[in-house]
Amino acid sequence: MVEPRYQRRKEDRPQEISEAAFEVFAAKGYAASRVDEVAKRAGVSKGLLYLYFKTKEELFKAVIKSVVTRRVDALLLAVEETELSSEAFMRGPLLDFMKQIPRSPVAVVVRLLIAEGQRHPDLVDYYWDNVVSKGLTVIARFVERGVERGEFRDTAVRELPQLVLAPMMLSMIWRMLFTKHELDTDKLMDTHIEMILAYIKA
Amino acid sequence: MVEPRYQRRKEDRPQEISEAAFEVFAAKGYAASRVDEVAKRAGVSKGLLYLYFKTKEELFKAVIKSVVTRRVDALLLAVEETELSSEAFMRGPLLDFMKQIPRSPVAVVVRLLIAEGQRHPDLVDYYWDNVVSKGLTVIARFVERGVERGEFRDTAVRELPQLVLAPMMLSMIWRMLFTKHELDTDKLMDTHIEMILAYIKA
DNA sequence: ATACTTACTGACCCAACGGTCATTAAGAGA
DNA sequence: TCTCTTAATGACCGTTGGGTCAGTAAGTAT
Repeated sequence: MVEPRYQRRKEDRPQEISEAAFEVFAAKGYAASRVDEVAKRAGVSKGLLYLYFKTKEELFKAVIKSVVTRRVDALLLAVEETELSSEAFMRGPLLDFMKQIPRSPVAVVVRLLIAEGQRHPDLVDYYWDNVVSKGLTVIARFVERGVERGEFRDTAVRELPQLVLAPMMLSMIWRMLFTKHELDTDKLMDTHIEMILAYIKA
Repeated sequence: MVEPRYQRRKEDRPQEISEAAFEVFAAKGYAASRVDEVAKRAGVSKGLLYLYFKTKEELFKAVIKSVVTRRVDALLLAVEETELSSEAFMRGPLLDFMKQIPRSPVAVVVRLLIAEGQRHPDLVDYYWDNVVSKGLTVIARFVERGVERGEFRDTAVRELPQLVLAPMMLSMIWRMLFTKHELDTDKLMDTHIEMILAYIKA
């Protein structure tokens, strides 16, 4: 009985290669990653990789997009469908969301974008359209609804949803760089939400 | 009269090369920057560059350090020497500082660190020791002083100075990535300081 | 003037890497 | 079982770019 040298698995290859690429890019950044290494980690020859992805750059873009696309719309739905009060929603689902993101692959994507964004403006656009813009809109709409319901005062937070997310960004950066100096990012965000609520509550 | 082909300026070269390198690294990131281009921009041959810097990596480190070292201690002094009330200091010098940083070369350094930090842990350590750690200590001490004077309540902000700086971080990232979608970062920080003060004022 | 030191140049080296393609063999269909 | 399609391989190629070093000439000392 002869072990076959490889199997043909046309369906699974792109996904497998993309996942391997994510790991390598995450560890080394785009420029320092080697296509050979991606192929090796995917258990595939370099030639095959180039059968599914035209260039290294296209592979990079595909990776970013696949990570982003998978996990965006959960929160967006939650806001629209929740029956919680605005305050309870902020303390609950929104806060949880903010705590999760810095630990998720999204953080890696953000790092890659910061590093390579200047050279891949179309990627930044994509990320803007599919993540940032959506997220900000949702938060803005959520705050507006609070105002309409008389739960919140009409403050600058209404037009600056970034205020809500700022400590999430800081936590992401912190975890990327200063792992050895630990920071209680959960408490950071707890306190921040507390502070915002105290500021905007009617 | 013969124009000399070059001048010997042993004293100035390292500085000039380092400045050129900063520009190139800022524009392209470390990996995508070419030593030849740095040399060209510094008006110098590649060989000379290698006379002053052993490797590209050493050049990178020297650049980061020179940018950082130059502009750190101003704020630190200001806190110790100010005669303003804690609230006035936050609304004044501290707020100004936070508004300036995202527009300064420090922002570039942060981007380079985020991009390359994993591969240069000693650089991250250096940045931690000389910038982040100092900055946080100063803010923490400042808040503590406010508490001691009875101007501030004793809140979590005391042990989480990151709370104060979070919107500054977000503004830095924003300016790096989303230049085309403008954000009023000054207003962002104004509002944030407003919010913190409302939260911690006695 | 002359001899000497050394800052500076730029042609060169070679390993590494992105990308190609002739060849192989897995697996489906008849 | 034979044929045919095409997924997959891996040796190979051209270029790029970090790093070197023999040679040159700017400046200095005598």
